Amino acid sequence: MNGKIERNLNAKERACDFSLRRLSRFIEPSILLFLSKEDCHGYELIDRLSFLGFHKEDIDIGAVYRVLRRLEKEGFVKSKWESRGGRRRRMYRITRQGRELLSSWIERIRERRDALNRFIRLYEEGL
Amino acid sequence: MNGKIERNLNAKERACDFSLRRLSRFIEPSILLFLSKEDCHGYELIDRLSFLGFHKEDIDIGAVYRVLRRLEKEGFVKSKWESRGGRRRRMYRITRQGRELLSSWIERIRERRDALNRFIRLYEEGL
DNA sequence: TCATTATATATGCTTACAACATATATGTCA
DNA sequence: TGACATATATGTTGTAAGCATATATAATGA
Repeated sequence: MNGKIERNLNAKERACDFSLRRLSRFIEPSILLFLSKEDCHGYELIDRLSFLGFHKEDIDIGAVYRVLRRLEKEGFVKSKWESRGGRRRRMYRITRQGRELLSSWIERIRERRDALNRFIRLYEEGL
Repeated sequence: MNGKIERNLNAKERACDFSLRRLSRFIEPSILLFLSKEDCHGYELIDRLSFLGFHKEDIDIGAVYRVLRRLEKEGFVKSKWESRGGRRRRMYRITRQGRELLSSWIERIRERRDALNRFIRLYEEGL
């Protein structure tokens, strides 16, 4: 209809192409992981990313919010506005599909970790 | 002078931004790793990528050659044409700077592997 | 001998998105 | 009252991922 090609995919199709695509996508599984433990708002998530070795100065704050909006559009999380002492913030909750997406991320992440270990081993062999 | 901004960086500046950039960059360290073991030409490298868990069908052949050309332009590898039974191929050799680049890649890859392990552990805690 | 496949090295094109900057609004504290 | 922290976004732009295509020779084999 309009020039833009429709690119929304469901969780299974989209999965989590860790293998050959950009790693900034890592904030996506991170967000899903934290949300799988408890509801959170964006700013809090940014803080928690440091648990995974991200340095706060390095985090693209904007990207976190953008990923959150996208995940919501795709149905992997949902949000509602909350007022806490006059300050409004958007609380996110993971959906069932979100948990499924997380679990396929985990598979990929294990594969990836194994690949990195192979890489390191191969390197050390040569020393 | 011309509109294009000069963006060539040396090994240290550029390092290997595994942390927040695209993973397709993984073919770069892979190439460096293989070349650190022995001289190789592009087509052979493509074969060897499968040792690291890449499926041959998934590899963007063109990307491999492009990375090789870029690495040479940046001084991390050098090449010369070789004729083997009439067939010409470009043999690549890693440079000292290339080995340095590889070793900083290794650092990043270890960090990354550790981050993935933390991620997996965090996930498993919640089960 | 002609077609096909494997070897071998590239370049062209399009579009998504990483990286960066900027906008906005309120609460807190000195 | 000015700065800083909290909180959530959007705008912009260059780059490169992902795909297709080009090219040339050697080997295979029907």
